[in-house]
Amino acid sequence: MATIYEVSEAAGVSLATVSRVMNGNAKVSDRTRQKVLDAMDKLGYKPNAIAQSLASNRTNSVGLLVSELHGSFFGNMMSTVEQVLRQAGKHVIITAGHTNEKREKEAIAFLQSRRCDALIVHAEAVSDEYLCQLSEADLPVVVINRKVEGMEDRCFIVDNENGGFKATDAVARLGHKVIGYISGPRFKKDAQDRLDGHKRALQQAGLAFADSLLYEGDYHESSGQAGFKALFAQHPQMTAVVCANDEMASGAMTAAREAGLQIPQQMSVVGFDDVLFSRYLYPSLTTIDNPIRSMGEMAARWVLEHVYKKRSQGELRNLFVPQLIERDSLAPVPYDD
Amino acid sequence: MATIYEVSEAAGVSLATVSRVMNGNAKVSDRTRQKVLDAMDKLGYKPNAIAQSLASNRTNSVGLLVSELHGSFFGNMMSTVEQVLRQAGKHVIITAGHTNEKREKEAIAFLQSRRCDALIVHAEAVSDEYLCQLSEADLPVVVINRKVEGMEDRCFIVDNENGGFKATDAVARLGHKVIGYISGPRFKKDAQDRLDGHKRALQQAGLAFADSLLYEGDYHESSGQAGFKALFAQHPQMTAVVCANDEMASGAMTAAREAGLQIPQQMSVVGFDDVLFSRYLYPSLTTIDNPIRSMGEMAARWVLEHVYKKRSQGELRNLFVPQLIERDSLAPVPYDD
DNA sequence: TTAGGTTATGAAAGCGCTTTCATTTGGTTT
DNA sequence: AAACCAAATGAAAGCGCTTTCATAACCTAA
Repeated sequence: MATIYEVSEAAGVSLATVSRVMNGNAKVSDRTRQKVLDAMDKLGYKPNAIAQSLASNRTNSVGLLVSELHGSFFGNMMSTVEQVLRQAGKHVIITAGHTNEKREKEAIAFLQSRRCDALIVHAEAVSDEYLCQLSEADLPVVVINRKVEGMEDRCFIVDNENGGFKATDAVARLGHKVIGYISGPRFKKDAQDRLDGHKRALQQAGLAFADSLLYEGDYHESSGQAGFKALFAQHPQMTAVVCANDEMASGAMTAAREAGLQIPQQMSVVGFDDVLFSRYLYPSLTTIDNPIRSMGEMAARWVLEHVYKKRSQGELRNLFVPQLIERDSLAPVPYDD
Repeated sequence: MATIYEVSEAAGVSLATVSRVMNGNAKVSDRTRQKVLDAMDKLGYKPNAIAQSLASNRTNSVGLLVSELHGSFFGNMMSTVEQVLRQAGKHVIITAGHTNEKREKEAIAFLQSRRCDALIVHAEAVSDEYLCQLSEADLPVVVINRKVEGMEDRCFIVDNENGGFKATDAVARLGHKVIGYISGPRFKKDAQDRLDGHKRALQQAGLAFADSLLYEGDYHESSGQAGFKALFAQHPQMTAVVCANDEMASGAMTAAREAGLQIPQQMSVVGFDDVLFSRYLYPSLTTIDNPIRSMGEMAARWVLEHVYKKRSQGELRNLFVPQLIERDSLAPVPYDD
């Protein structure tokens, strides 16, 4: 593979000049430029990005930490971030943290060692302090889907409380009185926030919150199933169940059907996240959208503006308000006989 | 950020020695090693991977080209490849080609410029020749889900014909006689192969293939819906429909339901790929698994063995035979009245 | 023509490592 | 104690670029 030396020789100019035509950041006469360009493609020259990075202390790549490489949430996130950055000629290096402190730290260390110009992280296991320190060091860090004290302007989050409210509110408006709730793991902030929203909606509807109508799931389908069974066993008069994500909603739907209930006529179900398959469910799932694409876009744009000094159009927003996606899994409360 | 110079000074040894303890590829006395390690963590030293790569001409990272960053097919693929490689201490740099020749080439150029040690590609748009040339150059290339003449040993593929056969065979065994087929785009090799398998299964079952029972879709849900409508309009006696992927199967199910048909009692449906949501569908979809994880694993292991000379256990397989995943969308043909 | 000011170009010093080769150190053997 | 050999260490030359600083080339105005 040809190097800059060979190009400079073939073109009869110095290294510096070749470098200049590559980077276009300094004046080069048209004749010289042409000689260099000719030499380049005669030799099939491709700059060595590694060497460029070493010399310039710029890699033009930003690190992206996600929890998993699969799943529609992360798929959308990666997809959006990559799209925005590549349009600006920047590249993305993706790593997975698997919601595990050690692996998240390793992944970040890797990105650091690759000298990324910035980091976009969806970290669930490392502490706020760790993220703060990181961003106080040389390396700009932005955070998706998590609010970290002290770096609020670099956090892009969804208003989970509001989403939780909207989900339950939609159900309450249809007249439901006995509403089950299957939450995510309580130690997760988003699960807690969604639950808070649920409680606020209940209150507004004049309904009391009851512990026995709450089941703590783990965001996986099976716990939706288990949750529904548990709740329905205790409250056979329950007519609706609100789930803190779509996977659990799917599980709840399965369990409801197994209990011989018609959805939505006898049992209304709401999810959260609007993952891809929620519209494939039968009946298609009414849910709360999770504006992950918008968050990804903002994170990427923050990096472009602050790290690469490229101005983009439109304001940067940090907080996203999720919307209710109305589909077919909700119905008015059945008349009591 | 501390450099190797500072470490060497703090430890009172030469650069070379520090380098040796980092790489563990040469003997260093225990006392010296300890001094170096102490110095390293006193300074919080992290090696600069860029500089290492430049000097050693090894990046310890392999490039992965996928068509999209979202979707369960690619999610599983990325996930598996990353897992296998990271266990060996190698890293993955992921890029997206968007099934577009220009972008696939750009993505590959990027990976080349980052000096990846090898490439794992799922390329749909570039030509066989291009891939061949690439792999004949300095850079080892392996291919997933595509057979490229001249580099068969580096291609990891699924037997689509066999899968297509199994799907239709499962339906035919249940006594169905009028079987619709919604294919993928004919210009795609995999779509063609699946269709060939379908035809073979028909033939084996003593059924004639009819053009009017074939609808060419585009692998998206909407074309499954459109396809079903078109086929059913022409063949109201149709009792089963085989779809070349799960998305289209989902569309077909929706259309069938809209036509007032019960699935599977009045209409059997089969998909292909076993994407995540196929088990969330109602009824859950009988389908053909697409062993993408196995292919990803093999591709990664090929790289480990041939590029990094790490022997792994078990044979490398190039061809994967997909299996029928039996769920609830198939039923015996209803009795004629 | 010449001084003064631009603009284009080149020389060379890094960037932070790896790796080769030479040298030193230390342990054995006689 | 001398001679030898293996093991441990260091010096220094890259790896392929960028970037600073100095110089050369060219223009313009006087």
